[in-house]
Amino acid sequence: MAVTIKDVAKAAGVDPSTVSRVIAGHPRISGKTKEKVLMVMAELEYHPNAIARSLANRSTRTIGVVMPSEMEQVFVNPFFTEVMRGIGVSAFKRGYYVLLSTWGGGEDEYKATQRLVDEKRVDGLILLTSRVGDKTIESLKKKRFPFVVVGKPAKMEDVSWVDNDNVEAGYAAADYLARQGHTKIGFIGGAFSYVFICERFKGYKKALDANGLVFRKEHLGVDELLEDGGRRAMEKLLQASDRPTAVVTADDLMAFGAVRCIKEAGMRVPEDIAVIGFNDTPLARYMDPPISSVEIFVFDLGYHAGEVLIDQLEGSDGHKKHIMIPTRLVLRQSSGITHL
Amino acid sequence: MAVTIKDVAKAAGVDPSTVSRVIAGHPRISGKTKEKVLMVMAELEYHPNAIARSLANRSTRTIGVVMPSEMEQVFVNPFFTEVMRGIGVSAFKRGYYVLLSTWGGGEDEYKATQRLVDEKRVDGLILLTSRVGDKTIESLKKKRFPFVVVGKPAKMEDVSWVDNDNVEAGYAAADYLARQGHTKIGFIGGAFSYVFICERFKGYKKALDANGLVFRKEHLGVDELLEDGGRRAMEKLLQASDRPTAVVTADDLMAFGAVRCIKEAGMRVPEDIAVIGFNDTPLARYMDPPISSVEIFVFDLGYHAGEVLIDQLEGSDGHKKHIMIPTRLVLRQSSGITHL
DNA sequence: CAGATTAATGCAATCGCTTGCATTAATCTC
DNA sequence: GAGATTAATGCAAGCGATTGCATTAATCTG
Repeated sequence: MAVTIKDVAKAAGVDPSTVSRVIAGHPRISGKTKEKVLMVMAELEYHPNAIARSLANRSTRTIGVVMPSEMEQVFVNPFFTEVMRGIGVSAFKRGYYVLLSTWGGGEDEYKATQRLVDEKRVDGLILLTSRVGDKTIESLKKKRFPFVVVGKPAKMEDVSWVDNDNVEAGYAAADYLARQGHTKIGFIGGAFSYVFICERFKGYKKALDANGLVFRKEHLGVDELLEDGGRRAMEKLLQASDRPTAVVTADDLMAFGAVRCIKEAGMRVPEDIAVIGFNDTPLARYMDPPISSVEIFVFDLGYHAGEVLIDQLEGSDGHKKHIMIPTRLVLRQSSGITHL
Repeated sequence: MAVTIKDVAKAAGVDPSTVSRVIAGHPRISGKTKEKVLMVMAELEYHPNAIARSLANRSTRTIGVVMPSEMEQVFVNPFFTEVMRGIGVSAFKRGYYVLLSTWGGGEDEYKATQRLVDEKRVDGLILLTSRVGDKTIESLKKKRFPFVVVGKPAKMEDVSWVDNDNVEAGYAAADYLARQGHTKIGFIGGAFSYVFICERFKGYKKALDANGLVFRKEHLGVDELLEDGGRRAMEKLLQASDRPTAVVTADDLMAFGAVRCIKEAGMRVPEDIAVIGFNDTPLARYMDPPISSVEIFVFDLGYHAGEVLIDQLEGSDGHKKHIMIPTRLVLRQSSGITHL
């Protein structure tokens, strides 16, 4: 049996409560006993039992993350690792742990989350996969359970979230193309039920405005957020009466598809049509031509989500925080000649 | 305050212990009370407090995974996500959770692991980053704490592990090249302190033997497990008196570097030198030419690690299990024409 | 120096659940 | 139908910490 607080107390000739106070750094403890207790603790290699502490404290110092058991394509590989790493680092810095729960089989994400909350396994949650009209969010709000959403949810006002500055990013991409002289710039994206798609599109449109260009419906392609979707969407744009000379695609995979489509149509990237993707997937730099892309800082997304949540857990201030992580346009050949 | 077992007991007119037994599915409970208690539980939306249970049970139903805060390159992105997903799914299936702990700052992996164990936060551990002469493993063994290693550790007999069949994989790659008619096959890999490098090399050598070829030291290149390392190693091989016409590289990144080097030297892949990589990185298919690679099933690695650990936690049988996950050679252009 | 503060520690209840043992009620057995 | 089994439940003591309150010892104060 492992050594408990009682063993330490006995060995040090004090009461367990005294040991507990020493651990907690309680002020009213004499230097002498404190030293003695610390000695004994070290000697016996005592480590407080986290479970017992949690029970007494009503706090687990653990934050929960729910991960889908089947990875959808949207929830792409490197993304997950990097957010987790970000969350992990911020949690570690503040002395927290991360509990990962999976769902699948008969259980959905909502239930998996509830379980974590109802069983009191975690002090707070970070949500990675929020969608429009998410009932998980509604339920957590009702229970007044602390949580932070990565990726701005649809109803956002009274919820803490951390997100990329997607509007700004969409703006930057389209604006760059406009400044290169393009006047017909298309946009290719996934379903507008994804908040990030809406926002990237919004930024794109804003950039058109700012550059005195008009948005044309035939220059908008919506399809699956995959390579094939990008190809199909591009096919559609090519059939436009006045086809664009540049496109912003809301995802790198779609950009790859678009490039393939353009090449198959006998045209060249960027000479005939310039392309800018999104997320700066590792693949982007290796494509032919290398794809320009908006880099998003996924690690920071996770890191700040952790920070915000823990602040919320520890601080008293109840109002919700919103954090925007800036993005960075990485220029490669697909968007045309760059002149540094 | 949340509803506790006492509330349920009171509402159902029984003792808390009875409620507890109902939950545990204890046999000696009359059908009537059982039903009654279950009703009340549902009505009050009672969920047993996991922490309190853990304390009473001495079991957290949680398995720990320690993740480095700075990703080294070896510990590549998609790998992590996939193992975690595998671990998550097996844990979920058996009603377990996964606790993720990070280290960094002043703390090393060893300490982070100890903390998890000493504080009794987890019932068992899965180790992802074992190295030769790992003191974490030694310590866990001494404490008789249940754990499973992903990737065969150096001292392997009395430890449970799950690993790719790296010998077989190295064999398959080299054997394929030999059967294509190559007689001078090189090997490029990272430091031999990585067990998986040793094994892939061992398999490679076995294949040479089996095909009546001799291994030549100048055909072995050891360097950093990165693209640059691959390039440098390849440069060295090109200077060999009798340079190879094919190489097996123990990692895709190195393969990329090798290909680049070959092209820069004015030769073609696979016509002048055929290349096979390892891990089937998503990038591999997009390279020019697309790289043949040995696919490893990372999800399964994680999944089986979880299974083995949980078996160990629940079963009585104390002996260690070893599981080999088969690999698959994915042929693309870099290894020469394939004739299906 | 007696009474009042204050500092340092111990006592015991509590967190929510589990479980061995005791108790009572129900069912056998001859 | 009385004593022996057995089934169903309650009692109370943990699990390993924390913490409000009580207590004792030490230090002030005038």
